[in-house]
Amino acid sequence: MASTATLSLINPAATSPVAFFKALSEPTRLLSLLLIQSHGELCVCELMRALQQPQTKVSRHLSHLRQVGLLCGERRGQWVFYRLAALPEWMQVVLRETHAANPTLLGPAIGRLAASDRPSCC
Amino acid sequence: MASTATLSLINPAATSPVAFFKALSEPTRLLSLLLIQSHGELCVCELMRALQQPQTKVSRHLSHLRQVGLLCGERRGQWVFYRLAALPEWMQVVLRETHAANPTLLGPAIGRLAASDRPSCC
DNA sequence: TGCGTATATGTGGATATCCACATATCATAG
DNA sequence: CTATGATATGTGGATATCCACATATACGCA
Repeated sequence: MASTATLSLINPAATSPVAFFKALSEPTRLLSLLLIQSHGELCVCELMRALQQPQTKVSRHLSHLRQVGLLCGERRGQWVFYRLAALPEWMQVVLRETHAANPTLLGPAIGRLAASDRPSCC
Repeated sequence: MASTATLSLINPAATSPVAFFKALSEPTRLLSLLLIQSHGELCVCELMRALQQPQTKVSRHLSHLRQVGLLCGERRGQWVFYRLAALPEWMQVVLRETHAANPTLLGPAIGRLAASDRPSCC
């Protein structure tokens, strides 16, 4: 217990700007990142519902984001929860600005997240 | 004269966040944008020298950036000068943050720009 | 009109990306 | 141990991206 220590706090994403932007250049990935940033933590099934995308698609894009160092996932029982890795300030700024300036981008997804029956799942 | 009026001041880039990030996800395009942002205006041959990339490559990527609404080019005599289009604030913030947080990205290119014999060309 | 420089575009091929479908892994309940 | 739900991964094919090479266009000048 108390071992929920997250590695990754050291050595923030060594991701290059180009790789970072490439990660943001696909709708499922961008929306996943923004949703996770604004909710702190989300599991795959929540993202599936929020984005209305098939499981393999969501999972694969999350894998990609983890490999690039933007997300880290933690298995908790049956579920895997994803949250932002320790990103350099400027990357966080980019995500926040994108979110703030494009409310309609996330609107529907956030609505579906809120509307989802939490107790029924994760 | 005094007709240098730039269209594009109205209706800032209708570019979606995803398209914007896709534009930034390629080295030549990202560096071109950042260089142009920090220099106000650059012609193709200056970018070629700064980035040390072949003409057709630079030109094609600039075309792409213009079609996506991020750049506008103005022919002036023999040369075509590119500058940033009227971008929404958040896009400008993204570019500035990227530049500020990644000095080594642009360093060499800026050096080559400064070192280039201006009078000999554009 | 003809030349040289600057820039743009057509094209084919190599490679990367994305998706859907099938299947594997992992955890938990019975 | 078996079944079920959650998540991950293998795979082939459709499509997109990027490049190099050749070629076209535009401009200025003799």
